[in-house]
Amino acid sequence: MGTVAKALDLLDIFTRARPKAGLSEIARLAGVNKATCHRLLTEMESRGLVEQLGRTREYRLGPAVLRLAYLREASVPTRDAAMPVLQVLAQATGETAHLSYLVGGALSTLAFAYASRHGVRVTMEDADTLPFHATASGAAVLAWMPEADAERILSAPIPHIPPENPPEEVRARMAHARLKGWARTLSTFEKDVEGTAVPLFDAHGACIGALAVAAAAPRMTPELDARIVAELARAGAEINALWGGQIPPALETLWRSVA
Amino acid sequence: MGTVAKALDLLDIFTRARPKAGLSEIARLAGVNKATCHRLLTEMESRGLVEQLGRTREYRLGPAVLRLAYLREASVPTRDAAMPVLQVLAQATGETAHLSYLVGGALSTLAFAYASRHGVRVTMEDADTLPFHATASGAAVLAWMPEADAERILSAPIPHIPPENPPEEVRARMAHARLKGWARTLSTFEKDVEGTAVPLFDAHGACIGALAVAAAAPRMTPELDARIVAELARAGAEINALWGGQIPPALETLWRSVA
DNA sequence: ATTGCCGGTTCATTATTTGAACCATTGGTT
DNA sequence: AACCAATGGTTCAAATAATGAACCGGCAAT
Repeated sequence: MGTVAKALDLLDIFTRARPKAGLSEIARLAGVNKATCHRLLTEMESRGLVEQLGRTREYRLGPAVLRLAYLREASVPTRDAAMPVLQVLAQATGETAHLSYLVGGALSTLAFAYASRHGVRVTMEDADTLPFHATASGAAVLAWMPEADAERILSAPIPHIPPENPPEEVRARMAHARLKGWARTLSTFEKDVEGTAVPLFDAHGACIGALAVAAAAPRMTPELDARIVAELARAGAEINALWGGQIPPALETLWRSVA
Repeated sequence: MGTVAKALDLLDIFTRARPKAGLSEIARLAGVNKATCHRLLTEMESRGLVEQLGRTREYRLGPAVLRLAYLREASVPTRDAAMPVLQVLAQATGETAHLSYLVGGALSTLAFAYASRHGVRVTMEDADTLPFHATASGAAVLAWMPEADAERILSAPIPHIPPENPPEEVRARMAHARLKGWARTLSTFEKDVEGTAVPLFDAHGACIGALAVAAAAPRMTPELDARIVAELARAGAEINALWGGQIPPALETLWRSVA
């Protein structure tokens, strides 16, 4: 692995739960020598990708990421384009809508929207990257990505092995997703949360993310369930259209049958 | 200069006007060997910082920058916090409000807002990084940053030397900004545009950006001019408060006197 | 067929990265 | 006040990765 990749990996240390970290902490978490870590961080700091806090000398993400995201959205309006659809989806289902994106082999949150209808809602704030094996989004993406890639992800060693999500269960979800056109989980990532997801694609038909609805299981009914699936199929098609994504023909017919 | 910095410099190739570029083009523009450029790009691509288009093999900014910006805004809500203030500023003045941020020695656009009042407005879309020597924002930032840093920027060789903005003129603007608390330009960056700007600071009192109003010169009046200065001082103080910025005492008294 | 440019690759040379050991400083404990 | 265990940061010989001229095959225009 090159030096640049190693430096960029340091950025993965920063999460919602840990927005800033000290030098030693970062080095430890990333498994890098402290001197190396320091050099890489100062080098990224010189370009504004991270910044150092004067008082505690901790590091956090820098202002350059805003500039880059701004440019990216200007040329490829991914988030801004999908946001209205996401909000409509949340309102139409009365539940939490969630959009995730495949970046560097991980599924990371791009945006989410809440419905105003219920006081009890599934909050997504803590999830910045989603585990493939415990979410409907993960299953949807795994099901529609190249078999080899999915296999590699499934067989990769997972830090925290979830006893309630054995590999055969994940594979069953993938099979379901391929058959139905949408993926489903119940109380896997969070207790009492029913997740439903559809895959999203790029212009070449490669799966690049997922659109999901996270619903409170206690208020689930067959009618709401059907509604969620239908709205997801509709919103999924819409976002794919906005992004210029190419939906596999097989999937498109599946979506048409539920919408 | 280290390898990481060199790789990150490649990202500066991408602008609003040039959102994507081919390998040779990037190497040429960045002054890097093509082989080196290719290696750096593929390494950044592996982490999603850039992505390659399948058809033309061109490169553009990748989805990872969205994730990073999302995290940054979650922990340091710079843009989201300032946005409402910016919109109020635009409405109150009837002109275009503009927020820029100092990142890696350059002044880059963070956000802008238009007033709905006039059909003729100053559009900022094309400006992604502002030249220090030709903008009010640049003068404001130069005037309130450490003297040594400002000197280094002023004496740096500028690619396109602007004949209408000689160094002595820029220095005069800086002196004005220090004296008054706000900077002013007229028809320097754009014809018939009057720019007015105030500096913004971080928690340690270091200047990190500028808030500006770009007004159409033809409709300028002494009243509107005074109003812009007053609104800028107010909005500047507000954004500094939201960001936890420390305004130099001398500047604070200046702002109070115009508000 | 020729030319010129493109994206991408090769590999001997070279320069950079690496990391154990080292400071200096800080904050808590005895 | 002495001690300890952290912290952030630095050093420098050894190891490794970056470098770039030259190259390849493909493509489009001439």
